[in-house]
Amino acid sequence: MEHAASHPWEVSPRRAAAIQRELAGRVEEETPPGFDPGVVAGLDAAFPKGGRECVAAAVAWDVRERQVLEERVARRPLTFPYVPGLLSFREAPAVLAALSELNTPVDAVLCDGHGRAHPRRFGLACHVGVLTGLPAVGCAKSVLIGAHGEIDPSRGSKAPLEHRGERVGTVLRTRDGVRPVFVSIGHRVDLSAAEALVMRCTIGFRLPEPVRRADRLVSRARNL
DNA sequence: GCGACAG
DNA sequence: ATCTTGTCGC
Repeated sequence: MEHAASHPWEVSPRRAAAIQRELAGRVEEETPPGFDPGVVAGLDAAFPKGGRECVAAAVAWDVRERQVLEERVARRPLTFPYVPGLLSFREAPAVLAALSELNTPVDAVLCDGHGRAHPRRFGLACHVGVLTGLPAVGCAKSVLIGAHGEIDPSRGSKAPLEHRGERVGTVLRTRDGVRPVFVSIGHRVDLSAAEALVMRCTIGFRLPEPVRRADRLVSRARNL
């Protein structure tokens, strides 16, 4: 086994950015041969008032049967402030804990946030992917960096998300007439596979079901 | 210097 | 993300 990626979480914003630049080189943008995820873990986090902890949820979703297989919630103390571009240092500890508590083997993870569509090309989805070694996809609800053209109002319409001359993701309409989501590579998937996974997991709402379920679960757990 | 800024 | 009531639209 190679050097397992591991690093401290209680660091300065400056150090955190340095860690991201180092780990960005470990992101793999190739899809494994025969990649066809049957079980996807949706991940999300929330913050109980008081600002002392982060609550995260991991929901194992059966893509073909369209049903929840398992749900887990984990809590971790907040040790990092919210700084655009450094979101993973705030949420990843709890998110990784919830994910590790799933007994159901997952083929990929779907994160509520960006992957490569990040200033240092290492958003939350990349961080979770590199540290777990699992294929990971970023699905954010708004832009962090980059620009894009307009897209048709029908489900499936899409446009490239570009930043500094690079293709960093795809703006994807998951529902007719509803604001699009921003998909990007997290780890071990190419952009096409990332887009396909988001579409396959999106049923009747804007967000892919695994993430939507994790969102709902974590919101409920937040007030307890 | 000004504006933007995942969750 | 979180704080919050009613309200416009399908």
